[in-house]
Amino acid sequence: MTARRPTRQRAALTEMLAQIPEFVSAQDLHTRLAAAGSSVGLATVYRNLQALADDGEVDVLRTDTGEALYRACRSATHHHHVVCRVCGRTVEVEGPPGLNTWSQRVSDEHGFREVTHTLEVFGVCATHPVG
Amino acid sequence: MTARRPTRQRAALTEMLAQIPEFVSAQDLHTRLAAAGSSVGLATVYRNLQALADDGEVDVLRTDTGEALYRACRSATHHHHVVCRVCGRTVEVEGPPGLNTWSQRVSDEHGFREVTHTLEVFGVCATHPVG
DNA sequence: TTATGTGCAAAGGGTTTGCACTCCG
DNA sequence: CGGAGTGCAAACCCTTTGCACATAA
Repeated sequence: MTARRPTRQRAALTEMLAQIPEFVSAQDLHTRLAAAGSSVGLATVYRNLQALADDGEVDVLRTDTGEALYRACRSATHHHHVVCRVCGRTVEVEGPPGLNTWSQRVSDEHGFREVTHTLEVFGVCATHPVG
Repeated sequence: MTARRPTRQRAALTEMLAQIPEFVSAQDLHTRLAAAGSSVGLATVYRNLQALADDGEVDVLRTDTGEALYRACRSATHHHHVVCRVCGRTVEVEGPPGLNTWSQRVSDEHGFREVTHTLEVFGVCATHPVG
């Protein structure tokens, strides 16, 4: 475990992150910080987000375009998300019953160990008009 | 549905793809094609892979670094993967029962439409010694 | 002929890195 | 003071796009 040193930037970043309910991109976070008057270099945002992710203090999510989204962890328990692909609004949901059992079983069947899984749902939320 | 026209490049690409058991990146595919003497422009590789993905003829997968990996579909039905995080070896598996129903339900409950989902399992396959 | 496909090179977007500077300890 | 942290800009990487040329129908 690396000893992190407290800085204004890190504080601003984690504070901001704590106030944002949805997943946001690094760029987005950078913009919000600037708007809030506590400007932080973009590189620093990336570096800190990465550090926080390494320490398990933020959730990381990849959109289907490969962009990374971050959010301060809400619940400690394992959960999944329904993500709006237009605005990024995210709802936390429980996985389908038997998901863990299933992933364990299919892994066992093929000799895989140290198993994890990712399950995300993408859609368009109600605030957007039907195209 | 767009009518695709048969070309040497497309043929070379799908043929190559059919011979590769694992997921490969577009760049990798481009290199292999060149090595095999049937060079295809990188942009063309990307365009064709995208077209094939749209038509559901190849599986697309995002690594945790955001890179897209492609592989010729083995089975026509919707399926998921168990991916070795050491060597990339992949096994195709059926999703847990009720997955579609579940994703539809949780999306409906929160007003999301045009729903898709991603579910991948990551582990370490049997060919690697226990760490 | 003509719309679709291709190649090249340039542009794009997200992310990382080199380097000098700052600031905590 | 010494080293972790920061800012800036350039570099990177994967991917997309503009445009002129080639090609299947």
